Amino acid sequence: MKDAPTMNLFADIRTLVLSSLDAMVSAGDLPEGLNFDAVTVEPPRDPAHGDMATNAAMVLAKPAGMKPRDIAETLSAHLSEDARINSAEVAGPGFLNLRLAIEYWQQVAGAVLAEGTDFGRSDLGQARRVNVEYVSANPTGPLHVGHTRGAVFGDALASLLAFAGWDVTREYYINDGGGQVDTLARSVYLRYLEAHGQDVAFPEGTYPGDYLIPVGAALKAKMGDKWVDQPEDVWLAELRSFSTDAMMELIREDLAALGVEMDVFYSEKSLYGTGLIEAAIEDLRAKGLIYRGTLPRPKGKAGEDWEPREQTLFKSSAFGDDEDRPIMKSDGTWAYFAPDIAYHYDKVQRGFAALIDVFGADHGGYVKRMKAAVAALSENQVSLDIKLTQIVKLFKNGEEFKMSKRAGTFVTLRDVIDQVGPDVARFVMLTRKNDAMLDFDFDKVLEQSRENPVFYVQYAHARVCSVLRKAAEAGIATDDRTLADADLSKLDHEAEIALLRKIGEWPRLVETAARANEPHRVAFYLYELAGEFHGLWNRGNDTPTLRFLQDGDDPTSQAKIALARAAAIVIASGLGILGVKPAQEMR
RNA sequence: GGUCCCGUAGCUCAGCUGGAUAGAGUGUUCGCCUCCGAAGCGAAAGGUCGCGCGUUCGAAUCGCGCCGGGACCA
Repeated sequence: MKDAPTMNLFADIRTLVLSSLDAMVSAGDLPEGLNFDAVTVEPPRDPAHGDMATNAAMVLAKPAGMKPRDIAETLSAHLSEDARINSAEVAGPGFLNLRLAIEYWQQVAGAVLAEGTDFGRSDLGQARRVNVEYVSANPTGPLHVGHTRGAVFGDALASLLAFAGWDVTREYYINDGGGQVDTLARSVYLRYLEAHGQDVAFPEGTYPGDYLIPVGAALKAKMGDKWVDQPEDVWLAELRSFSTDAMMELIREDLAALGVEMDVFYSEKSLYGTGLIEAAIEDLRAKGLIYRGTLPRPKGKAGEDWEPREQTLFKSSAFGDDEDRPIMKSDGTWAYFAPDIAYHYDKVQRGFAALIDVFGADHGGYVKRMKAAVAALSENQVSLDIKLTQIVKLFKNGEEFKMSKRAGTFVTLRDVIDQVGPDVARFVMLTRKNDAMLDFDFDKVLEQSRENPVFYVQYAHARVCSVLRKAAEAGIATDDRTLADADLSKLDHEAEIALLRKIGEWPRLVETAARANEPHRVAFYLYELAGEFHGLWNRGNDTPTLRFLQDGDDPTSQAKIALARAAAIVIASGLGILGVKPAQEMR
């Protein structure tokens, strides 16, 4: 039991349950040919029920044609033979409640210290390649708060998947092919004229933001007065790429300030003129999914200006979309959907086993057609999961802060980071499920109280650091290798076991969070783990023997420090996935 | 009008892809610092999981239909 460090305690015990079931089949206590896939081993909701529970008897009762209790009792007898199992009691409708030997929990601390922040790493992804596309904001201005959430979510998801054994590519799709880039170029041109001393006005349909002033100045520095008072066809094409380059530089800086680093920036513009769009459409055409046709009249409203029109359509309805989608405009140019198809075609061609797109909730309408496109292009071989991030509501001084582009009151990613720092911004963005609205209160996120999960988790880590500092002052060796060899059998109080149990959940949590593509679960887990740690810490007030430092008893101190250190390692590991630096001390 | 998301304690939210008596924080009510690790801790009260059918050993979770809130499309 002591040697091989356990990667996942629950998977470990599940393996034991399965081998016991096999033994029952061999002994004739169960019929042959049963499927054990539905058998689970989980932490019970109520700790009074024991350490773990299995549903084996219940899910097998029907296919085996036996009573749950009969299966459970035989299984219990088998399991009890294992040294790790202290007791296996039948309960409720047929649960088998397992109590594990205390040594089994104690060795968790040793495993964490031996593996460090690799504890909990999983091979769930089996080194398969996954592409996570996120942010992908239009290159027309700085990132705002909404992008911040998408950036943090996508980045944490990517890290989580990497921790769970996937080979991850972080990717940003630059929408530099559409009309908004013309608008950007014209807006920059106005700033360029302004830099030459002209009075300029920003008409409807241009971007009046201040952030283009330096771009106009840079253009002046580069071009001099060559383009002043020249017609659009002289400068537009060149200014398009000049402007998007400038914006992407701005966006990269914003992302860097948040701690987000992309592997690939993929340009929409690069799809044109290379035949990739044509190739993607041809791929679909070869599958019989492109046709000339007329869409039905939109239901409900008596279409006022609607008239039937023949166009080139992708048969996305064959893959779950509500209706087929046009891929060409009436003037023969590609509809916006075509480059999107080509981009995902390219991702499929690049050999990813799984694709994930992180969009803002306002793009919810594209989900079905994109899934249809990937299903068609990859013949259902490549999965596409689309995660939508809901809007962020900002609060300041207790009042909602409404953003408006026209009023010039939109809050940028920079504003957020300047005020609360990247660590707080990142953690708070993950304190809600991605598809739930998020309230971001500038005052509350900086509060130092239990209400603020960022602080609460950081504080737990800082407390451990404080213990280590004090131990060092007292001359106790506290390096991880020494602690790993501490006599962990001294950790025998139920409050200490409770913390070990929570630490032991980490590998399982990583897998379930990765399976669901839900990094917020990491944040919630860390809050619970911190709570368990603070609880033990505070027990030290009333019960001095529960304090981490025991005067004059170094072996016991080391065992307790090992426990604290194990908690800190898992916290640091989890924060690392979220992209947050653990605090050494609170000030 | 259609599509997607949300509806769980007074409030803000979790709920581990179907499990046992549905959980945290906050708020409310009690208790805890002359000394020790109180930016905190313990305990209590608080729920028809929006409503109704259905699926099965078992539903907050899955399916269908309503009601209410939001986003997008038209």
